[in-house]
Amino acid sequence: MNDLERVYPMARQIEFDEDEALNRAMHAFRKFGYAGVSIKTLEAETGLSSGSLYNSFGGKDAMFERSLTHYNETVVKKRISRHLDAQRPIDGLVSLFTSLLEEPGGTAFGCLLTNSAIEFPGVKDDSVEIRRGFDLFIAAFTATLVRTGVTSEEETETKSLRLLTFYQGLLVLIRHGYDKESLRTTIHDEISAIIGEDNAH
Amino acid sequence: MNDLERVYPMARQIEFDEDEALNRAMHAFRKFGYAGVSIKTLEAETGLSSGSLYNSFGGKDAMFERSLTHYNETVVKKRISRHLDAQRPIDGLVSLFTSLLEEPGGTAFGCLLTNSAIEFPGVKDDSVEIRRGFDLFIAAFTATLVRTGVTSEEETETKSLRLLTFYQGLLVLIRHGYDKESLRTTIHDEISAIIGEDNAH
DNA sequence: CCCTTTCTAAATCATTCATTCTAAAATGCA
DNA sequence: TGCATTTTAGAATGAATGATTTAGAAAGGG
Repeated sequence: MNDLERVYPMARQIEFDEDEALNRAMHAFRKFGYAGVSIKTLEAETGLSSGSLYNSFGGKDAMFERSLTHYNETVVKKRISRHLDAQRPIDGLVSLFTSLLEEPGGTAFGCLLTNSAIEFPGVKDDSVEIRRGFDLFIAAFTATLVRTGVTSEEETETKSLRLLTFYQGLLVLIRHGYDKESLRTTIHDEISAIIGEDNAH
Repeated sequence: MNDLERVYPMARQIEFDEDEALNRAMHAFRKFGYAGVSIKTLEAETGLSSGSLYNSFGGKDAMFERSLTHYNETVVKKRISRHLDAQRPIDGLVSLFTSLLEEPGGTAFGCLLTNSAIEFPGVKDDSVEIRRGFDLFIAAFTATLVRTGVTSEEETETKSLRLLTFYQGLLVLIRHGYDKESLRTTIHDEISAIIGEDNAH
């Protein structure tokens, strides 16, 4: 039996939780942006050494791409279902939007989609995943608007995009540190306008 | 007469237009962000050498700060007055917002306020100038809403902030490369909703 | 004991950074 | 023309930082 055919025993096993490491890396990218994060930053934020990071993920670019996907799969989807699944449509939308104001490090973290859309303009490789995130919101908004029953199908599309646009604008102003109480009022007004407004044009 | 008292003739004069150089630097910051711009970038974009840049402006930080101010004083104020001064309020708002879709390098340039708010979260030195820019929009929106006569003073404040939020969201989606026709429809809907909606709550 | 994989931390090695400096060119009055 | 001054181009600086690789020790299970 030669070496190529032999089956060797399992070797040393990974000592950390890869998902938790990815989560921490993702938060670093949210806070500092892609360019603002170095391998040294990732070592500090994950508690791992560069060797382990390269071994598990392959490098900075790969970690960023996986962070984007991870953001969509965990943060975005969870936020959407937590707020929009159970409540009445209008309450769900209001709590989804206002919850942005209550994030502890509201200004420090930030939406990885918003921040990346700004940092990587136009059509780049990562744009596909950013777009996927936007589409998750659009789909959720559309479903929620349909549930209200008060909107025509044609208007549902543009209203979803209005909600996404407003949502992205909120994230910009929150990251800047804009006054939260003013934004809270604004959220209520905007959502009632979209849900409750007259449909006849 | 000793050297200290002597008045010497004018020496060599600057060969370039400082305002134009600042303008080009500003565009570089809009495109690439503060971190994405190096002295080498500024040399390339302005056509000047590092020596001239340091001589005229002092350095990268100073150029960025002056770019922010310059952006507010020229780009923002001009945009506001071009669109909102002459036209009927609703038409002015629509043309202000839709003009964002028609910028030639729509995705390449971008709003220096939006981009900087994302790049420098929270309260930093430059935040003051960013905030000044936001306030210019708020003031202009407020004045425009007042001109419509259909809004109560109390609601004018929150409606202006709704407009600013929507405006910032638009800039995020445009920088990402979102479909322009969808956004155009969205703009019309949003503005008619804010201007024309029922005031009774 | 063997082979494999993980881990840490140092090593690599190039690149890039903002800034300073040098020397030549321009300026305009004495 | 000479002189004090400023601008200019671009080389020089020299530290810092970049991502990635690697060497060698540790772990794991047959």
